[in-house]
Amino acid sequence: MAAVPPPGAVRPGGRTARVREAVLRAAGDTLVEKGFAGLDLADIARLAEVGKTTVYRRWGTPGALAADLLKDMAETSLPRARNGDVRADLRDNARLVVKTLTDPRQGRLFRALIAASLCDGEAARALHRFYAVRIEEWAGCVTDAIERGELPPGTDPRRVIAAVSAPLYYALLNTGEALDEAAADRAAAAALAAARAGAL
Amino acid sequence: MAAVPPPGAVRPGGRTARVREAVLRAAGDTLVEKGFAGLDLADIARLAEVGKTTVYRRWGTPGALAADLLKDMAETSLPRARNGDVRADLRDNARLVVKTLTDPRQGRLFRALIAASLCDGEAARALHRFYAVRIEEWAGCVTDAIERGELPPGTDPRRVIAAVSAPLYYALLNTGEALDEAAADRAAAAALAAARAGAL
DNA sequence: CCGTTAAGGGAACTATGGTTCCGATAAGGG
DNA sequence: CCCTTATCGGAACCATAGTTCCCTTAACGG
Repeated sequence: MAAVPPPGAVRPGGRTARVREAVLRAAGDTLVEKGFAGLDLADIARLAEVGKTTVYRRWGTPGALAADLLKDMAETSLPRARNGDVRADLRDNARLVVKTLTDPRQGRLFRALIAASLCDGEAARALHRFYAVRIEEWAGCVTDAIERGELPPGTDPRRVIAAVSAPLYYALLNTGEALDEAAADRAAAAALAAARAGAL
Repeated sequence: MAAVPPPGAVRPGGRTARVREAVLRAAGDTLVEKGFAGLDLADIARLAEVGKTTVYRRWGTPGALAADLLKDMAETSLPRARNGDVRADLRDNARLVVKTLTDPRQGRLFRALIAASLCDGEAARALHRFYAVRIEEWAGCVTDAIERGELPPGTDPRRVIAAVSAPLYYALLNTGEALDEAAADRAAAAALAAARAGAL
């Protein structure tokens, strides 16, 4: 069976690249403004000033488009803190998450992408990969802390980082509770306490 | 301004009630099978064997339909545990959440409803209310524990219950990590440790 | 029971998301 | 610099979600 390459893979430069860029920008803007339910491919084509056919051929569905956007986002990771102190590192991480989720653009974008991941398998895989990358970056804080003797050996670094974010996302998605700096500091403190007790 | 009652509110009995029941069942089935993106009102009407006009008139959008389903679900709350021991109570809660989220039907339904809440404001309010009700029911475990001296006074009961669920939903939605009994017990242990340390 | 009228539903209509076809353009190897 | 062909994109087309109109049915107050 001759493997048929997906459109855009053989000659990815020049015009093809420009089209992708324009489409991803339009998709991001639309997700921010109208959420995942408002992500219409015909609309995207108009907004990106690109042929409707092209968008349907290269992406096909809103879910695949969201997945591509996530792949793009996963490549730009922000560097972790290095305070030499877990408490401070975890607090910085929690505050960064809150800052991201409460930012008018980023917050809406993240929610829309989570919605996408719940509607489309490919988007789900891309989202999980995105968080895996983000968590991996910050896991270093915990690894260092274990080496410094601040946390018990055997602690799972990624689990600790996930424990910081978890209550913040739970507030965002499930309860609709407000996200502020106090919530961030509480999340960091709770994760730290759990880790110190050897529960993670 | 004469307050115009929403359709179905003046004569909610008999046929009207039967239609709502059939439509909500069809909506649930569809959400389980196809997710929120597949929730099409014309489809629902066919499946529920109800006039298409009726569905559009009474619910209007997929989001509103999901919201109505959530309101219906919020009314049936499952009773909390009463082991006389927080550790056991929180563990039972965590295991119940995992059991729900990994159940083929319930798990898909919950994910679809969260997706709905991210696409529609009304559904979002209904979902937040749903979780408020669920958390309130189990908060009693923590209140009792504080009275028994198992947890420090000043601990926020709802926050503790939320802390149990948070990492489980984070695994479900963000990382895609597997949810099993070990994950449940870990979540309960972490929340307990954080609460004991006075972080919640 | 009856009468009022809220609610349901069939059918025709409209708007638009998504597909198909095919010619135009330009990426990238030689 | 040229040639092959991957990719783009305009235009016509199709399917169907959502709307509108209006008649039928039955809830429920008296």
